[in-house]
Parts: sequence; C-alpha cells; structure tokens
Amino acid sequence: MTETAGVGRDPEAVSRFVEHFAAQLVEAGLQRMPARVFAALLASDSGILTSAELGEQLQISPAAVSGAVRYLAQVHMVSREREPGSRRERYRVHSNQWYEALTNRNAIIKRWEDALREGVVGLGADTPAGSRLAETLAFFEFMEGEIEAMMERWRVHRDKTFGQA
Amino acid sequence: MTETAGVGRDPEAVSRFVEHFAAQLVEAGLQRMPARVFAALLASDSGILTSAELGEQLQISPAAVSGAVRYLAQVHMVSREREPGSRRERYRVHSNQWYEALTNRNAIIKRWEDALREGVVGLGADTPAGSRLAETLAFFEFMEGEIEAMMERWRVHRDKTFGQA
DNA sequence: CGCTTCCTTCAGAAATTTGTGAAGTTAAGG
DNA sequence: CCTTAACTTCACAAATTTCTGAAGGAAGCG
Repeated sequence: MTETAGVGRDPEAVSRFVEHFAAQLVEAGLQRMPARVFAALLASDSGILTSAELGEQLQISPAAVSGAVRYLAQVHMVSREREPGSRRERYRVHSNQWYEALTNRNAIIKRWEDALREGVVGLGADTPAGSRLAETLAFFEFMEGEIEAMMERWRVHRDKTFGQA
Repeated sequence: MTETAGVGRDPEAVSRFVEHFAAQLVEAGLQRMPARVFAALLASDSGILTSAELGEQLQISPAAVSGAVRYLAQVHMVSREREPGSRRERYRVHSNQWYEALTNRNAIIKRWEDALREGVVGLGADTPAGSRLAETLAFFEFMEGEIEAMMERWRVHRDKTFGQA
C-alpha cells in the first residue's frame, strides 16, 4: 500500500485524534477550522502537510484551508514554507511551537494589563475598586516574569528527558 | 447626590474601563455578556453588585444578567450570595479569584492531556507523530506542576507587597 | 395565604460567524 | 509569452450564537 503523505498509518486513529483534540481546542476558544488544521499537523509524521493534503484529510475547501492557515501563521502556531521550485505551499508545526503560542497569549495579557492600568488611573488608585484593579495588575505582571523563567526550566527538563533538540 | 451603589464615582470612567477591559476578555475567548458583567464587578468598589445594578449599568435585560452570571459562577469567576432576608441576589468577585479562573483553565489543559495520551496510543508511541504528541504532553504535564508552585510564590509576593489578605 | 418582587427559563428575532463556490492573482514550466 | 497549477479573496447562503420580551416560578412580607 503506497501512502499519500499524511494519511498513511491508520486513518481511523488519526482522524479520531484530530477531531477529538480539535474539539478541546475549540472549547478553549480557538475557531473550528484552525483547530482542526493544527491538530492534523500535530498528528502528521513529518509535521508538514500541504494545502491539498489538509483539504482532503479534513474534507474542507481550499478556501477554508487558506483561512485557517492564515490565522495559525498569524499567531505563530504554524509556519509556512514555500517548497522551492513548486507552487505548493507547505505548512509546518514544530513540537515546541507551543511556546510561541503561549508567547502570543502573553500579548493578550499585555493588553489586559494596559486596560487595568488605565482603570487604576480612571477610578483612582486610592479607591477600593482601584486597588482591586492594581492587585490584579500586579498578579499579571508577576506571572509574566514567572512564565519566562518557567520556559527556561522546561527547556532544561526537556533536553534531559528527550535529548537535545 | 445620593449614590445607588456601584454607579457612584465617575460613571464615565467606570464605563470606559468596563467596556475596554471586557473587549479584551472577549478577544481572549470569553463571551460578551459574561465579560461585561465580570468587568463591571471588578470595577465596583465593594466587589459586589446585584442583578438589578448590573442590568442598569450595562443596559441589558435581566435575562442577559442571569445567563452571564450562571456562566461566570460555573467557571468560578464570581460567587453568588443570597442576601439574607431578601430576594435580591448579590454577585461577588474576589480580587484573587483569578486563581480560580486559572485553575479552571487547568481543567481544560487536563482534557488536552487526555486527548494527547489517547493520540500517543492510537498513533503509536514509536512513530514520529506519536513522539511529537508525547513531547507536547510532557510539556503540559510540566506546566501543571510549575503553575502550582508559581501560585504559591505569588501568594508570598502579594502578602509582602499588599499586606496579608 | 395572597401579593409583590425578583430571578429564571424559553421561544424567537436579530446579528454574527462560518464555510463554500467562483473569480482573481501569482508564479512555475513549457 | 502562454498555460496551468496552486493559493487567495470575495460575496453569499447556511448555521450558529446572542439577546430580548414574555411567561413562569420561588420567596419574602403583610
């Protein structure tokens, strides 16, 4: 049995994982198509799939693939590569791309912090509401630094467990 | 000017913060009404508002308040209190309720982990895809423990900065 | 024990989001 | 250059979500 990349192995098992995991991502706030595309990439052996492969495996139109990938690239959850000497585009997920995704999450928290800072000023730092906002702000600022350190510890831990990347 | 609790101070500034912060929460995946209700509570002096106050301040129907609060209570972002001897219900936010919200986030990650574990088995731990899933799984498991420790450090840091709770 | 107040549930209208087909654009290959 | 393969953009139909008004309880208060 020759295998068209990505749908080799047990298509049943792959699909089961892709849909299940994508559903969890959706529940966490991701849109359906980006979630499915991302899960499909995670579940592929090479970590790389072309637009056509994604469309076929997930039964969606090229337009849907395009939209999903644009979003995923924007938030750094996949990278796009131009296969040299071909008009096929390849989309790749790195197993450590989660850091990027988290970093992106950080950008969201940064905007929360901005809103909170404005709130503290607007409501008055000396009011009960203002000080609640200030404490909330302090929490996020604390988290920011911690996450940085945490990532570093993870890298060490991973290298010990899985061998250097 | 006597003040109906919650809309004292500068209603302009309050509203500006509420809508701005709520918008950020929405962008992070929260639904609009829960986001607005939560922001309104955060911005109130007592951290407590009644259903009527929320409805008036946010210009939404009692039904909308009800729905929003039900959701927020479910994910532990607010608690509901029955004002004794009254049919008014009061909704409260604790400034440290973010931990709860994060803990709730943890529940989501737990389900990610479940899906990943199944994926590792389904695709085969010895396949490239399987090992990618396994590494991803390890990352989340690592995070879980770290977050626990981080919260503890935050509590210490907060007590030093803000005085005991 | 009935009245009143407040909250909830529910059906449906309105708005938003989602995914598609079709047309458009870019770039490889003859 | 022209052709053709591949991705993208766009307008729209369908599905979903969101919020409301109205009806339906529960619980204090007289």
